[in-house]
Amino acid sequence: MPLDLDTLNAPQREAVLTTEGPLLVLAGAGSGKTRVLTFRIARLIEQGVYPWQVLAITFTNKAATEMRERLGALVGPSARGMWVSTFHSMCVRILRADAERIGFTKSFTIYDTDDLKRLYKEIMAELDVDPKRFPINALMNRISQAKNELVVPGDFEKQALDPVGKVAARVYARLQERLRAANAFDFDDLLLYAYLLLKNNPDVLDAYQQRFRYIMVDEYQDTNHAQYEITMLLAAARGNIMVVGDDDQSIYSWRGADLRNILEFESDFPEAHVVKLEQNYRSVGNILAAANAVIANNQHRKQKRLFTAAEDGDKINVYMATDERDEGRWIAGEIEKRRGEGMGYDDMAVFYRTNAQSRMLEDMLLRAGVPYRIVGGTRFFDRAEIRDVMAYLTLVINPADDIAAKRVINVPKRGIGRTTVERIEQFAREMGMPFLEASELLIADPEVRASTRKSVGEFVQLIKTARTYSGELRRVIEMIVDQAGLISALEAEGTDEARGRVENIQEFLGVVDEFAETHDADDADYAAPTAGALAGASALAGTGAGSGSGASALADAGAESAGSDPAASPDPDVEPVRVLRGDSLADFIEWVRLRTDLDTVTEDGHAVTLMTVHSSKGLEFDCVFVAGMEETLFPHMNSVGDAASVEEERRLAYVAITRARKKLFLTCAQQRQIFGQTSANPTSRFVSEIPSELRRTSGVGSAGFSGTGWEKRGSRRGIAGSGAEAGEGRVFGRSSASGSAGRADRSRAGRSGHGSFSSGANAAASRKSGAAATFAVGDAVDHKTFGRGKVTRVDGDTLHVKFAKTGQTKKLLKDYAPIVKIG
DNA sequence: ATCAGCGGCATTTTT
DNA sequence: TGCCGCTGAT
Repeated sequence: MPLDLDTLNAPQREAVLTTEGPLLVLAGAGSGKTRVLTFRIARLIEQGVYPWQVLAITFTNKAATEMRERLGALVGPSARGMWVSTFHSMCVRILRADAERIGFTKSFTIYDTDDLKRLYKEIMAELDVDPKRFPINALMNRISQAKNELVVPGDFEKQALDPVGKVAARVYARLQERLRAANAFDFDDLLLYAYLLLKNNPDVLDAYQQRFRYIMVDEYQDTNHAQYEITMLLAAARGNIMVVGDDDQSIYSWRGADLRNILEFESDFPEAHVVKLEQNYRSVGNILAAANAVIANNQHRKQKRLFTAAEDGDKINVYMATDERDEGRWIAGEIEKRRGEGMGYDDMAVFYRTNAQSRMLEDMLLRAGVPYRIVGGTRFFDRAEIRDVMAYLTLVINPADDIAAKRVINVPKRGIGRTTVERIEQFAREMGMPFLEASELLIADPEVRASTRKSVGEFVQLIKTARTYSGELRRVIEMIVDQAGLISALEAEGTDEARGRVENIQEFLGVVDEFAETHDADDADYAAPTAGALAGASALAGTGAGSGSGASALADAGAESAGSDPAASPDPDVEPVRVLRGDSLADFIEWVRLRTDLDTVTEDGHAVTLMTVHSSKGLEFDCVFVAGMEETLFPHMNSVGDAASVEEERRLAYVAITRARKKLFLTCAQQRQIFGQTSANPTSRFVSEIPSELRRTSGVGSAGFSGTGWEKRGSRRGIAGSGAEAGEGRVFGRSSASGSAGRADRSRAGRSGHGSFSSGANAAASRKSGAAATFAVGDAVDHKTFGRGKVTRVDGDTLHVKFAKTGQTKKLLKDYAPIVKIG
């Protein structure tokens, strides 16, 4: 299938055709950058470049998967063997290939934030660091920052002279020792050590430099220093480096992303070619104009102005709610209206600045019967039961992983208490051996109670036996879970919560299947050639390789031998090694570790998507609601006062606005509860920054306001028009029945096990009941806490419901109780 | 070994 | 206001 470059606009085409040398593509929101990237890669392949010579780096697994799919559609199976991955998974591969060079083994594991925190706690206890004076989060941030800046413990110690810095230096040094002993990396280490590996092993670096003839980095504005240096190393020999990004969409500086990387690309590469993609194909005119107007208030940015050929479309709709309850209810109502106009639920999304805001929105959508799904929040893989399973699996692969061992040695309860664990810990420290190994030796310690020794023995044996399992991955994992007794222990509990956890574990087994299916031989990825393998290849191709710019001998040899059928077979010179195998437990663990729920945002189910603005990056919807457009919330209070932070908040607002294709709704509440305190805040500056002729305001304080139901309370209070006035909020009495009933069971609902992983949609939410729910005697209802019941009597707004489980009849207010009509 | 109760805490989170 | 983690009592 020949590429049709005529479907691209001029700058897009220019970016696709500029394959040699450094290239900076400034791609505005919705300007078709993914299209450019895929076309460019496809063209390279068409020109005879081997897939394995192409390296494309994205920031999310989701983006990587998407790109791989689009490439597959464009060039077919020849995309195979290409490295399209995130920085982190690329680094895992690089480390996996040569782990021994830096004193790790290939079976290393990856610590996530939770594991890491446990490790920090242990270290701080060990070093006698007072967590009151030196908060763990502060230390973690500081050290993470150092790693992202490629500062190793020795250097850190020299430059950290403040009190916190000095403590951090000690913790950092010990942390790296402990991680090494556990044969583990944290997320930052993946970058740091990959960098060090490449930097200190010229032969390894050379192999990659020769291999990756063309390198592309997406979302370049979000790279941190470590990623920058790794990119520079890899690109140094060939010089064919393309970076794509948009400084206006940089929203992760607080995580170490360094905007300078993209702003200074041209000084890094004076000969760089620069292409600006400024035509937006996503949003209607008014939305784009609003976005342009808002972002124009930032001082530090590359000048650019997006334009569109699309019609103006509707005005931006701004709604001023009385409080967050009103806000949620109004959004629910508008969603139903759009629905009535024929728009699908999955074409709509609700964004918010902070996760805490999702509660009320959820509540209101649930009551209105609007199906929704939440992205982010508590991640599936972060659930305790899933982490337990993962810890067992990890331990089987990496017995040195002490955090995993300690996590599950007494899960399920085996009667191994703190005393025993501490004893083992101490023993392990004295002997300088892993916790699991020390556990095994404890069995012979006569000073320990026999029953305890027996329990420990069983635990150790369990892991040992599991190491011998082989066969189908799912069976292996089922065996481990079964032998560990995780499910049977939960079943014995007999509570709803325990049942939910069992469901989650079963769901997890479904994830195993998903992994196995998506990683069979056909989709195999090819590993990096190690220095050794490449040495052979270089020899074959002659020694001209590595001489800087342009095509090298190796690359030419590859291109030639590819001839008429470039991608039919893997390159003869480079031995392909499968990296992620669908039947490998180690590969499965790695896959899970580098995965987030974001990757699981499936298109399934007709549900409105709820997420933070951060999570929304890269997505688009016909209709977007942004809730909580108030000062102190958006921009967040921690950001006001610092110009740079406010600019980042503004970029965040820009991202939110530019997600919308056709309709954009911004809502703010005149007062809202934050941390239990009612407070009133002015409308967000970002709303005012949208020219007034582009927006239409409704709600409290607008002429057109006509509320119904309890929303009228807002107008009755006569606060109309005070939307722009900040000040001390007043606490209004609210019928206590409503306030607490809705809240008390929220927490339970969250982990009731309803939340199915694959759909992500709340089970209750997928049940439909009319937006303005009315109840009649005899209706079947489902209560979040009490379960199913039947309406026995209706007194105005009060329902009498008899619940099946308890047999009790409860009086509930129809507008406030967390109930949904069934059927 | 376990759990209730209390105090401190609380943006955003691609990996 | 609600959650989490630690503490101290059983």
